[in-house]
Amino acid sequence: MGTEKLDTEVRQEQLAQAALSLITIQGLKGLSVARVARRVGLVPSAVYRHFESKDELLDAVLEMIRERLNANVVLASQGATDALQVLRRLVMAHVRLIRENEGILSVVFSDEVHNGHPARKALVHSIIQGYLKKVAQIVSRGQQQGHIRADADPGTVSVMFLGLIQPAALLWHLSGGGFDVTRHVEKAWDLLSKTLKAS
Amino acid sequence: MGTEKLDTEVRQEQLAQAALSLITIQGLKGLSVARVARRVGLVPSAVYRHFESKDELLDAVLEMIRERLNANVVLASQGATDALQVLRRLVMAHVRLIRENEGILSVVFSDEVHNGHPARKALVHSIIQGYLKKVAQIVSRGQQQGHIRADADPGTVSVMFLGLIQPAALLWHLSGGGFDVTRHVEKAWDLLSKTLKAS
DNA sequence: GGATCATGTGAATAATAGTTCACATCAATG
DNA sequence: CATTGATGTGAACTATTATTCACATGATCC
Repeated sequence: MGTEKLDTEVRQEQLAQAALSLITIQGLKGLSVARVARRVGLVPSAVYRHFESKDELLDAVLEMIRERLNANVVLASQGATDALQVLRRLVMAHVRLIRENEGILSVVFSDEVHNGHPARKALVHSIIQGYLKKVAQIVSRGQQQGHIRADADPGTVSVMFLGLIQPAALLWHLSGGGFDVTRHVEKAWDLLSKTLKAS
Repeated sequence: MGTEKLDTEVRQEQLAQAALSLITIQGLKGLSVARVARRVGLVPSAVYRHFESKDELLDAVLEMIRERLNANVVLASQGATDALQVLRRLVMAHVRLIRENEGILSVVFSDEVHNGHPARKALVHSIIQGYLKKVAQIVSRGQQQGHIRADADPGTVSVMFLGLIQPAALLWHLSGGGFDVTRHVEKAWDLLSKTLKAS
């Protein structure tokens, strides 16, 4: 057939992207090598020219997720003044990211991660840890600036930060889009930031 | 073989319990009819005497989860005085429940729920909605008693309540037990309850 | 104690999916 | 222009698993 031959780096990128899209649409269970292949105009066996196994493909997807999370932190920090403002911007960017890629939650909570190769579990752990660390740093900076109360543990706040979004995303997902994540996160953030504000 | 014959209600209970245990140990992906059967000393085909399908078995597991969540609410409310105290007790009971049954999170976030039969998705939605509603009622009661500030939306607080635990449970899971959920939830609750307390 | 019906068994079935392999093809290299 | 190596193809293989069915068995009711 008239299928173009592309360098393996390009294909890897394509395949990882196609995999994440597929997960977003069909869930991780719907992620099959065959479907991913078809999505980029290839035949199933061709995938194995670019990845050793399906597992390796999934790892590539995880790396994509890490990059997008980190990109959000950079974006939210640009032109930053108040740490609380940065956090607010970040929480909203996070909501957008999750909404546009429901697959992320599917992967993070999946069996493939929690009961698959220990290495993959460790990878996801490091991704989330890395993200939380950056959030905690923002909190620390806010404390040094005097915008955030000093007796709040940055680590605890960073986990609470995730907690603003996670259950809301779950409800949004379960309700088929009926739950208003943005509205919830705004209200929840208002409440939380009241506590965080230095008095 | 010398396998005892038991009434279908007993078997259903046994099988659902065995299924939840299996999910806790191996994840939802590791839940096969064969394994569940072996766990109660039966042969795979025998399961179909008590459940129409694997799907129906999963639904039975979900009902178990609902009952345990509701039991926690009753327990935490017993001998209640301050609503904030009730919520604190409930959050701790919830942590214990999740820690002892990691399978609950596996199921709630699974593809089988999110991309399976719409009816199952609706069931999970109703379970969580029901739980949140009860939490919100506790908050409302606290506002009437004057223990909780009046300008906090009970619905928002109930979702935040879940948010205290969910990401912590995820980290605990990912770290293989290294993350101290109880400690985090205590600190996070302290922070949140400062905001909630009526001034 | 014998009939009966729910419960348990073992074998067979069908579908799905990851993976392998022998072969084809195209682009770059010398 | 011929060679070579990377990329793509199609068919086959294997393993897993939910499900069905004909048959066995044991408890219960008359």
